[in-house]
Amino acid sequence: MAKKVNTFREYLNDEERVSPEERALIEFDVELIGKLIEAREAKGFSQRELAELSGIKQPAIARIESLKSKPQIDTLVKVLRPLGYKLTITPIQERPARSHK
Amino acid sequence: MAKKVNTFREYLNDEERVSPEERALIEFDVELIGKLIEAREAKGFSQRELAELSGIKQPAIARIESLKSKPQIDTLVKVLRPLGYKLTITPIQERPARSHK
DNA sequence: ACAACTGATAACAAATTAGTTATCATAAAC
DNA sequence: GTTTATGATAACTAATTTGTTATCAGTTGT
Repeated sequence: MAKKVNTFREYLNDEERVSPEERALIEFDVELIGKLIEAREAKGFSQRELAELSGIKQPAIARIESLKSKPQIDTLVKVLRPLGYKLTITPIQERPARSHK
Repeated sequence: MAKKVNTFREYLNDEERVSPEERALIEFDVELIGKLIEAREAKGFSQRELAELSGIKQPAIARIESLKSKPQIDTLVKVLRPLGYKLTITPIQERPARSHK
């Protein structure tokens, strides 16, 4: 019988449901899109206002923010621009090996 | 009669052909994808090798590197991972007002 | 109660991307 | 010269995203 999961986090950490590679991608998405949402709210923009400013329609923004679509980079760039942000390629910082006591 | 252009740069700076917004997007693409290409070559990977490592097919990588497609973010992330890079949202730094002498 | 605004979503068409397979011209290695 | 490897590309299918329009339930303010 399948394990019962109650939270998204539990679901994400269930290896039988989500492979490690998949989880890494999902976690990355959550972090990246989370930043987008925070930036929009920090500016006090509604999705409709951001749609006006970016040229990307409100339903598309809603789909992106709810992780229902994986946007194309130029779409993401257009949405980020009125928020004062851009996309950058940066090195993957190694997770510092936790020193055990 | 249409101006003759000889270089990509001339084309890009011709306001009658490329609007400022469009130019900004293109310049961004060139910079971003340029970094991807540099990273791949720095690792000494061929497109075929990177395809193996990333799970993205070689023709797709070629289309991305030649700016013939605007990849989806998860595609770009998958390609960047074996190169040791990731996508990040960063603030747009203001172009420092050039002090005139 | 009502109006106004919010994010989410349905439904469909149009556009775009990636997968797939094969091939090409070029350059390098032998 | 003949392999061998390279990036680019053609042609087609399948999958996905976005545009478009309309609407929904929930919240906030009056």
